[in-house]
Amino acid sequence: MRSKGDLIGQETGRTFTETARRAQIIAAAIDTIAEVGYGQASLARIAERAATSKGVICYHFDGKDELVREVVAGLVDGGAAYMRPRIEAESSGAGRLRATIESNLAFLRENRNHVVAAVEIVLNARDSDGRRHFSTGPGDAGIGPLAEMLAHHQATGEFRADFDPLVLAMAIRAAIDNVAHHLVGYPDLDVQHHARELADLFVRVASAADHRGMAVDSDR
Amino acid sequence: MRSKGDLIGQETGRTFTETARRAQIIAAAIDTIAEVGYGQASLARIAERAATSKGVICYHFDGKDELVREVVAGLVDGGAAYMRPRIEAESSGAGRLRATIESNLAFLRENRNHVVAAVEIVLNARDSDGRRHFSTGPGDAGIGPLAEMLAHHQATGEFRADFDPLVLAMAIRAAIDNVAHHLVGYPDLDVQHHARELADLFVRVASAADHRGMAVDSDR
Amino acid sequence: MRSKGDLIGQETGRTFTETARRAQIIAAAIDTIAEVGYGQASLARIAERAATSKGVICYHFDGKDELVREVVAGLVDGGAAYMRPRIEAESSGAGRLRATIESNLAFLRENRNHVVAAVEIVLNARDSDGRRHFSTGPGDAGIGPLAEMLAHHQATGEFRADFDPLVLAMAIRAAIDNVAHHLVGYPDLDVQHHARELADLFVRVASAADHRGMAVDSDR
Amino acid sequence: MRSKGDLIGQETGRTFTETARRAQIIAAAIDTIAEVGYGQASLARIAERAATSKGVICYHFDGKDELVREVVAGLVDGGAAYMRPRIEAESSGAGRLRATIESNLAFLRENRNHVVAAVEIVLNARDSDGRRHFSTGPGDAGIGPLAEMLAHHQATGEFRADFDPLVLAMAIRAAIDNVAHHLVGYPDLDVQHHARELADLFVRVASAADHRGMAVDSDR
DNA sequence: TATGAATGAGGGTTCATTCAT
DNA sequence: TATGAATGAACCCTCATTCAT
Repeated sequence: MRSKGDLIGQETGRTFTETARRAQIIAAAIDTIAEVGYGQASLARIAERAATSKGVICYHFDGKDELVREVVAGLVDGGAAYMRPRIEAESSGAGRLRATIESNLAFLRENRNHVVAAVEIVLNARDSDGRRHFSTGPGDAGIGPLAEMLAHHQATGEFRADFDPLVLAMAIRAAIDNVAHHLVGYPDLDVQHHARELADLFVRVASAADHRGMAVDSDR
Repeated sequence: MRSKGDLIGQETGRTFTETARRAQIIAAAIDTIAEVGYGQASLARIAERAATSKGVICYHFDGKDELVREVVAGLVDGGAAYMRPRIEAESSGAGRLRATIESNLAFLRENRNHVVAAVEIVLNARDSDGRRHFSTGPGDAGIGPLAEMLAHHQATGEFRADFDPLVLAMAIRAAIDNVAHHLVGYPDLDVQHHARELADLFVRVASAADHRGMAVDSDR
Repeated sequence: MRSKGDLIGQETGRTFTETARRAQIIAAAIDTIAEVGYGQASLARIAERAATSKGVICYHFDGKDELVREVVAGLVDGGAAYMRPRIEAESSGAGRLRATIESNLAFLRENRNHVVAAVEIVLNARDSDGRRHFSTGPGDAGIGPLAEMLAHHQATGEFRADFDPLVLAMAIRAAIDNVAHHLVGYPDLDVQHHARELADLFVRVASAADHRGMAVDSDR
Repeated sequence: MRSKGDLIGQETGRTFTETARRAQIIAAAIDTIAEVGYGQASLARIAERAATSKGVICYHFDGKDELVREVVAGLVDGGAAYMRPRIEAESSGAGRLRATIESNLAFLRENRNHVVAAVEIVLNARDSDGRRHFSTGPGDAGIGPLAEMLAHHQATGEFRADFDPLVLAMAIRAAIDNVAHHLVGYPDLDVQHHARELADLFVRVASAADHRGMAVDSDR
């Protein structure tokens, strides 16, 4: 049961069966958390959906915490793999910002439950003393690099200099996660529409250029 | 802080002692939830902080659900009372939007734990089937009126016509709640700074007028 | 609060108001127990129906046990007062037996909830160690005198000599109480019909006389 | 002793260990209920007698209700298996009625606590609204078939035509259950004596034949 | 006297985890 | 290795009763 820091594709020493079992349990956890929320997603409920028992989960995962970490790690990895090339394909600040928002929400559209579950976990998971398992601070993967990117294009002059890149990054992150959050109660929410609207909004607000409406409309 | 939609000053049939006790317990609940999160805020923990027992809480509140509803209702009432006059004092769209964001965050600064607790509750409270107790949909008090206000000033021409007011309203709401959320792990976060930055951002992004930077800067 | 052994009409030292309050609470207890059963009839539920609080009940009744004893005592007194003259008006064994059964069930018909509640209590009330509060043994008011009456008319020769009067008395008692018991789930049950049928059955089975059908039919 | 109407010998998917544990817990429940009554038979008390914990009981039985249902179901199954051949061995109405009563009480003698517990449960178990879990109506297994049998032999002319078979069936059922009920406070009660007496009484009361004393006496 | 407030034990149930096999 | 069994603490809530006023 050596699971710490394992990455996909790395040598893990796991048998094929074990890998499959873990994947199946993770999938059950994702669906359960997405459906009933983190607080109600007990091992029993997850096990039921995975058609196993709690014992099996604890055998494969050394506790609920590790299972939950795997869900988040899997999402972070998958999300990064999906988004990074789309973002790096752009060179302008506007392009990168738009790509960040739109690829993030496109990923959400294609991995709805996984993203919803991860958001649930990150917002709620705490130890018995109430300390958060996942801090979502300025150094977070979803905020830090984004803030740096904004600051970089402030320096190049493409973005306005009069906003705090950290504040904007946090607002963008919050707006994106918020879409995932609403998806639970409103499954018919048009993610693509939100993606375009949010990209328009945040690109416009960051850009220094006048004639802002034009630039935005031109590349659609 | 009354349980059935009573308005302040109305006859509630409650004793002075009971009112005091309820307030004390609610305060303990707020602090507990703000500190350890909704999931870890058991009646026992709340009772401990209130220096009583679970029995007393259940005597005054007929269940955890009512206590939690009171926390949220108290915040909604208090928040509305704080924000409404500040918003209504403005007539322009920009003024109203700025007042909305800034008064909301000013209220947060002055009622940190209460707001944090309410956000925790609204995001997490669910019944045993996983259904949310508090839906945060388009009709929500925090989103619906804001979206209507945005749409109104789109109609007057003060705000751009090319954004979806609902999407923007949700983004604003998310950005505000997100500040409360971050406050837990980062108590030194400068709420006032975020307030001004967010107000600038969202006013600018909504406004139709050119020379936007000027307008924004001028009223600071 | 001197309530031990008080009998109706005796000097109790109670004010008029107190007597009225007790009666009101007893009535609430009767209806509650008859409706939801002894086990679910908590002081809170009884207080709710009586439009008071638990404290009031405990003030007037020195505990749940006394309240429950009063319910039973009231029924025993009332039942005896109702039945005794009707039984004593008869001189034959058949007449007395028939009067016992029919007046008992007539009383039930007129005091449905009270009888049902008393039966619930007698069958279920126990202290915390599981010992019954009301034993329904051979010396019980409902069995002992009846068995003696049966034995008496066995001695006179009116009743057959070959049955155990205690066994028959218990069977009669059980059949009567059983009607009260069924009344809960089947409120439309025809008590009068059961009364006549049971009287016929038990008079016939006890009587020594041949031509039994005739005797039974003739006095209806 | 299976939970979902399984028949003996069917595949239940239960382990040997689980079956044994369930049986042990059921036995403890039976003894506890028989001793202290349904109302006082908490899971803690049952667990104590079974030398386990409440957790174990809830692990095996998914709630107190299922445990209690199993106790009743086990008794119904066992009682039917015991009584049916004894009843069906008889062809006359008198024989069948006598066999019903005597085998029922013989079964009681041999399964005292189980029967007492089941009677306790059926009379008392209710949900939180006060509705009985086990209705003891005309369609009940203990009343319906018996009433039909009585009616059948009324039609053949062996039994008198002038009694209501449902009333008599209910009286018989009540008399039998009553013996179980008395057994609690009076453990030395002679069940066999009651069995013979009750059989005599009810056979005699139902039979059309004259010379009734003779017939009854002759087969003892 | 009369009652709202408090008590604290105990109710049934769920939980994440560990253990024996 | 893989799993059913067990654990015991914690969950929210209800209870009959007592107390201070």
